[in-house]
Amino acid sequence: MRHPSAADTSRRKPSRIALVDANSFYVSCERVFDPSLAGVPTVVLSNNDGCVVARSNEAKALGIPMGEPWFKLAARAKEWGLVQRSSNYELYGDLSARFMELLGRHTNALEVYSVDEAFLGLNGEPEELVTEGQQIRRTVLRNTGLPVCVGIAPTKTLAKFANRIAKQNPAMNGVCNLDTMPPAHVDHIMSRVPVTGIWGIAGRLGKRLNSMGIFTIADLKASDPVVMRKKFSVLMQRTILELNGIPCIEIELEREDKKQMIFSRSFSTPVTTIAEMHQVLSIYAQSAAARLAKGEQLAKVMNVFAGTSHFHQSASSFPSVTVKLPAPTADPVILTKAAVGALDGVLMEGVPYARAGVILTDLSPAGYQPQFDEFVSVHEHRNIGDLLGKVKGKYGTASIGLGRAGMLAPPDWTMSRKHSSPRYTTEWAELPVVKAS
DNA sequence: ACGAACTAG
DNA sequence: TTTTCTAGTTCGT
Repeated sequence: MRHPSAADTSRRKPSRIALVDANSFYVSCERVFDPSLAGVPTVVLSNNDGCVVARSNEAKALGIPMGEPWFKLAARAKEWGLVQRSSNYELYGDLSARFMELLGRHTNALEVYSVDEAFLGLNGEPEELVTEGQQIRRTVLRNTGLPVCVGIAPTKTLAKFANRIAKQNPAMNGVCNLDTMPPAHVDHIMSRVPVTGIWGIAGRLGKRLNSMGIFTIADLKASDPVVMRKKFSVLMQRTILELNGIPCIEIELEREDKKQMIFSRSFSTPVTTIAEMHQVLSIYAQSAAARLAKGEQLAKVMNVFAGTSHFHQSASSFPSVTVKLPAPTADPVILTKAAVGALDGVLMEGVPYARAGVILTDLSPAGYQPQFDEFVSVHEHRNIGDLLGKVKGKYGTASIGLGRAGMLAPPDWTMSRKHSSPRYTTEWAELPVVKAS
């Protein structure tokens, strides 16, 4: 089932880079299993159904901005025919993995850049690569139901730009290879797109560039990379060189180990008691520990934070404490104890906390400990049981549980998702049902 | 060295 | 009444 071009990329460094990006990824995932959403203005909401994190093209056309809180849209949703879905990250993660697996069949140089996009190293003549881009689109659409666009160019920065062109011009059928476009035409487009439209340039850098008379991508491309390196940084120099077709940013095949791990959530309803905050932090620390273990990493430093809503000035409070752990660890009991202890005496009874989180830093690989494995686990199990009892005694039986064992019923601050689609692909009980008539 | 701000998706 | 999450980098002190 390998595509012929896969053989090409194994020999030498690929000469071209494709950026494959799913269109309105979360909305498209929802549409895969609910075709009635096709053509309907649809948004996907953040945790707690707070604000818009993904918009269909129809929703964008209604002028709905990214990040808009749902409560501002709810009143007009009916007249617009606007439909909302809660975010269903299990579904999106599963479709993402299938999507990436399909892309891997087209290249030996795949960089999974985010949940909905990837860079592929490719070789071939310009028109062949357009054909390959179309094949990628067809394969992904047929096997996952996801619509994607493909941008092809000599550098990552230009591939991103090409993808943008493909997305914005339906006539291109979702594929844009910069090499097949007349250079004057590319320059013309670049002279009309603000410099913040390029990868890595946002508000702050944009303002500084504007003040130097650099307003468009074309302006930046024409600037002197050496001078700009001195005024900004080597990253700016690389961006300029990449805009000129000189590759500076390599495809990263191996995911490097994470340097920090954050587990943070907003509450559906404020948490006002210290006892409940202890319960929150216990659960968050265990989630963090589980993730750490999954990545086979240990943490040396923990930061624990809580915060009130930014939208209520009264009684605003953002406590944050960093503690050094006695030794690098992924042990859920040690991490739970540390998380609860860190904010001990810092949290205030009666303050309406809106969110909390645990940040683990100074991460290191877990490594092996083969020789005394049995002794270590026996010892650790004893320790866990011991501490588990202590924590439960102090904070109640629901305050801690390995797995979900300790939770009798979800507390009322847990995330609310009122409009979630089923976990079609990851729960047997929620498999989609197809009827033939 | 550290926390705040910025960037990206 | 209602406003994401994660991971990285850069900047200011």
